[in-house]
Amino acid sequence: MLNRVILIGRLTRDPELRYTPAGVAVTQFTLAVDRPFTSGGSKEREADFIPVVTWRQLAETCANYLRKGRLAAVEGRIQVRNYDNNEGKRVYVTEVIADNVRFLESANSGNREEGGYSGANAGGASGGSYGGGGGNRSGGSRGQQDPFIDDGKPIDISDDDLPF
Amino acid sequence: MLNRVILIGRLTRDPELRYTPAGVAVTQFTLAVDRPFTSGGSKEREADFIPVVTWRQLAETCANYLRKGRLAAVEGRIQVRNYDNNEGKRVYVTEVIADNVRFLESANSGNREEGGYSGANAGGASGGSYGGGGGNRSGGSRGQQDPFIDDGKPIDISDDDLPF
Amino acid sequence: MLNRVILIGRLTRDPELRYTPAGVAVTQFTLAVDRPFTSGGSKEREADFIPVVTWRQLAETCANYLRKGRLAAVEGRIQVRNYDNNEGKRVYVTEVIADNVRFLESANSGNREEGGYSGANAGGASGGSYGGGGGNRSGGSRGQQDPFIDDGKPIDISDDDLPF
Amino acid sequence: MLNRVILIGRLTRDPELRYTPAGVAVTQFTLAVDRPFTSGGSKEREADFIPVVTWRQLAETCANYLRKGRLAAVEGRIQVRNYDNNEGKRVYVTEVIADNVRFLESANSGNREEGGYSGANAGGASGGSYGGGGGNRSGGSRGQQDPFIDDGKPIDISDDDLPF
DNA sequence: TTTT
DNA sequence: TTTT
Repeated sequence: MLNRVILIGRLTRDPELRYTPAGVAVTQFTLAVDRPFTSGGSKEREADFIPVVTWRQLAETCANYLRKGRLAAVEGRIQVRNYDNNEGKRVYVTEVIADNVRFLESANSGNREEGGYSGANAGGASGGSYGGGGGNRSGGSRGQQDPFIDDGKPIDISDDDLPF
Repeated sequence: MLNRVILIGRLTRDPELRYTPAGVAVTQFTLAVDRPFTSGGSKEREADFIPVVTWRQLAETCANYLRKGRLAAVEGRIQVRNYDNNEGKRVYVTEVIADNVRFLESANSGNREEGGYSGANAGGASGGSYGGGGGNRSGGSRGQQDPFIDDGKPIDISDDDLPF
Repeated sequence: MLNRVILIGRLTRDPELRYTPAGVAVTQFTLAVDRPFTSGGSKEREADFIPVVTWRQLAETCANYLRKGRLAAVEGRIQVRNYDNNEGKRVYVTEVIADNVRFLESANSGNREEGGYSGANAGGASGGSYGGGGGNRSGGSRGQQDPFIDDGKPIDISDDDLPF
Repeated sequence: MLNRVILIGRLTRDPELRYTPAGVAVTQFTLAVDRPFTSGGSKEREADFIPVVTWRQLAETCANYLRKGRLAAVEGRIQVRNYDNNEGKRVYVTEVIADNVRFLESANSGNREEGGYSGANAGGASGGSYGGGGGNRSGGSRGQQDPFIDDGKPIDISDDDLPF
């Protein structure tokens, strides 16, 4: 195995910080990563929108310092999880689990004296995975929702699913 | 923008080679990439299954030399495309568009004199994109299928969608 | 083979643009890449200084847009070349041959409306190598200098050494 | 800062395991990484020889399982250290500090049932640095040797130089 | 010889 | 000083 991703792009929205029932911080955001050029000329779809997930301390830091529109570098690994939606259909979700995020613009962006370049690291964790894989986690029989779809309730993730 | 992925894993099946209406070769396969350790002990889901797409010459080479179970290294970029399924719902598909594939085992694997390590490169192309983004491509009104779902017909991809 | 490097850091000086005898552009600069933390507390040496080389169009673009202190992302491969110095001793030089450079700050840095994020690509070339390997190239008998040491003369690189 | 390297290549010799005075394991080896093609035809120099350093548990594992000629994937970061040689001249050494090594061939290579693909990870450490940088460390006045030049004695590295 |  |  080897699974390494490096992205530079801009956040499409403010990051979303949530907590697992056991209090583990999880932050999600989406990076818009411009494509090389799109040659042809068809102006549509010139970026990839890539969902990023961070855990624990890194999640807190990202929630504190990243905002919509900011430029960030992300290092991590691709993870594919799946869940059964409410029609009983299996849905696959691909995300980048980040263990290193660099903030390439400061809050008062453009003011170079005041920063413009800082970063945060997953302290020794080489990324995270939050289970997925239906059976083991969903004791019940109902179709399972994506635990990350925001319904106002805390995330439905057992702490056994956090492999760190 | 910067979007770089490197994976090492094994093919879950033989690669599938197809052609666009204009005769451009496209090969798809899925890599099973083992996760670091899965610590806890829960034996389930210890790999990520990551779809890979290659184009043109690299597609032909992959179709010729890769087989189910083989170990390969893949270098490329993440691409997220989407299409509307036949219920009119937008479906997102994440794939790695490879521009460099290394075959880490030869056909008669284990026989080191006869190979065991060869590779193929996208000759100058930095990956490929095959459109997606429903509306512009599908003149019609019917819900659009994933062009890669194999229905026996050639792939429904306009050559204008190939950005190289 | 697989050889991939991604760096983010600041230029320690303005980039240096030169030309081979045949007129191929080569630009060099050094990136100061801060290390993770340097834990202990010993304040000294908290960055790696990594030499970067770009060729052709990318070389021109880097020379035009990069300046001392600017933040840049570099993608490329490690290359080790060697030459015999004037005492007849072999010297090894390790550089990153870049095929993709992103400018993470615009000229009037911090003013996001005016830029702040642009990039340049090696058009199809996967980097370059400029020979090295003293003896074979230098017909003469004198100890050979590093062709990149600036002596006011054009670079001593045969065009046969440019593998693209 | 961001500093990431991924290499696949073959060991040019058996790895060398040594210990710092405080008993920290360090293993070094060189990877021969074949270059893309060398187009022109000039057969000389078709690989880069890249020094790799691993620390602690990963060092032990590499020393145990890697051998000359084996294929390995290495993930880490570039580090540039320097020391003053015995003529008082500063020498720069560039190495890849690995935090992840994958063994792409088993001992009895080619026999897939018996392995062929295993790996090892730096447990939470994001690489290591072993100081260098003369002055601060060497209280004395004599020109300082590269601590890795094998002279039969244990490595001359203070444990304060290990940032983990 | 180094950048913020 | 280099590997297949």
